[in-house]
Amino acid sequence: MSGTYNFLDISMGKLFSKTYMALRQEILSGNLVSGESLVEQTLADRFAVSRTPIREAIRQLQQEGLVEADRGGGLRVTVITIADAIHLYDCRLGLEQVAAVGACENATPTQVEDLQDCLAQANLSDSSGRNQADELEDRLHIDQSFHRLLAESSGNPWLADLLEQIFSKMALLRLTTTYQDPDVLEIWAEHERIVSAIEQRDAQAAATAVRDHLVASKLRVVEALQGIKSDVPLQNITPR
Amino acid sequence: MSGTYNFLDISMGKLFSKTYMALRQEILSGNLVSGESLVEQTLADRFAVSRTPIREAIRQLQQEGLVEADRGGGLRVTVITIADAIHLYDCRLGLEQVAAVGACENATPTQVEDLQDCLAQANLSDSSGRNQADELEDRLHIDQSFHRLLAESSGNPWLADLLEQIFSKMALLRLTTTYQDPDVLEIWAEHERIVSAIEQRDAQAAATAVRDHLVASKLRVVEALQGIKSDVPLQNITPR
DNA sequence: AAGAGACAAATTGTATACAATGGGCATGCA
DNA sequence: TGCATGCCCATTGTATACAATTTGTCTCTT
Repeated sequence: MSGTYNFLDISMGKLFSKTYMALRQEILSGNLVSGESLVEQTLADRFAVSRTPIREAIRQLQQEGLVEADRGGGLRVTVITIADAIHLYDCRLGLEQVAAVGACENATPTQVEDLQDCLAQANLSDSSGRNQADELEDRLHIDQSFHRLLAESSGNPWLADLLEQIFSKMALLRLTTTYQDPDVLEIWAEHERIVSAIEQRDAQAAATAVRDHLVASKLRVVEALQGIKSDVPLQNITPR
Repeated sequence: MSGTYNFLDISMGKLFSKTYMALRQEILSGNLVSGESLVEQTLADRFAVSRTPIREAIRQLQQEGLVEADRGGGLRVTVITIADAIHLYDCRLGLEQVAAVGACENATPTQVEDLQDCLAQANLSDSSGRNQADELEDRLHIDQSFHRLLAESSGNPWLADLLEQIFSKMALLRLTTTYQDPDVLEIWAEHERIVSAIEQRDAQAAATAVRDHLVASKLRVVEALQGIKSDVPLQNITPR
């Protein structure tokens, strides 16, 4: 580096922070495949920084669960299994019900609007007849936004934080499998039920709606995954 | 360091890992007070290592939530407020119900025994008429063990991980406040209800028992805290 | 006396050099 | 030929030097 700045150096943040975000993006976008081993010097060369910020970024990602220790001291992109998917859904089940209850109590009008916008966007993305892969990508993104908004609406920052950790791992899962998301219409209907309950500030209904949604969602995903192959680590299914 | 090993250097782990544990212990034991600012070089001197492992340990603790950014790039031991305590209890409420249900399905006989041992230990520590502060310390420890065991019994590693994060922050809260834990007998009765439900593999009852316990527990803590002072960051209450 | 500006000290961020560890490969022996 | 052993290289862990940033204070000006 020595004085001359990286061409990507737009924001004035610290290098390790930008490296962290860049690395995270590479993992979550699939550029770094699940199971791929991470070598500090290689990454340092790629991002044109020294190993120091790389190390800090990797440690962060490790604690976040996107990077895990390989046997032998090495590190690799986390590999998510079907069992993990089930476990993560169970965690979501617990936390998002709390989020829904919290949202009924604490969601601001703006946040309720944002949730409604999410629903509208979902309906919109349906009609636009583009590339099917793009559409899928869009839907996944909207779904994530919805659940993120729900978490934030609870007004409980720790809750949002914990859910964020779960979401990022679930995003990894989607990358390694690219299973079809069946019954998209059902998903939206379920989302609408949730928003509706929050609008009416009916905590009981909201919690139930979230529970139903996630139970159904978990079932759909597990079925889709077992349709691929059952009881086997996912990295063995789609190596690339 | 230069060859001469630290007196505490029993395990052969990496320095940053030991530094992490040592630092964590210092925070959780109250040696490093909540709100205290952390200076890398100072800590490096204290542990007789360079800044490098200190930095990694601190980052780990930061992500864990025991250390937070001060305004101005500095770092300090996290300050927990009453609002945080409530939020953390809500998170526990969601997660531990899931844990209870999971425990009913997956707890091994050994784990059930361990839970029962916890109850027994609790009754035991009551009769031993030692220093009151020591007794309190013991009870807190047993309580933590109980909930940790419950989390592990679920067989869901992510769940246990998320709960562990919450527990460490709650431990911080206890340090800064040292509120009385009222109605200890009630707590044990509630714990017994939980274990009993798990023994009988009654998921519904277990979830309810956990919910009741945590709702009551939250109420007790909040009342105890508001008895001290309400709606004010806790560091302003008991500076030391 | 109050405020702005600049200098100094403290602290964090980054790079790099060096040490230690572990795994793979080649070689030698049975 | 198969296995064991030892060396070498790849990689991570630690220390330290240096750069950048921030904070606090001192002074100078109005």
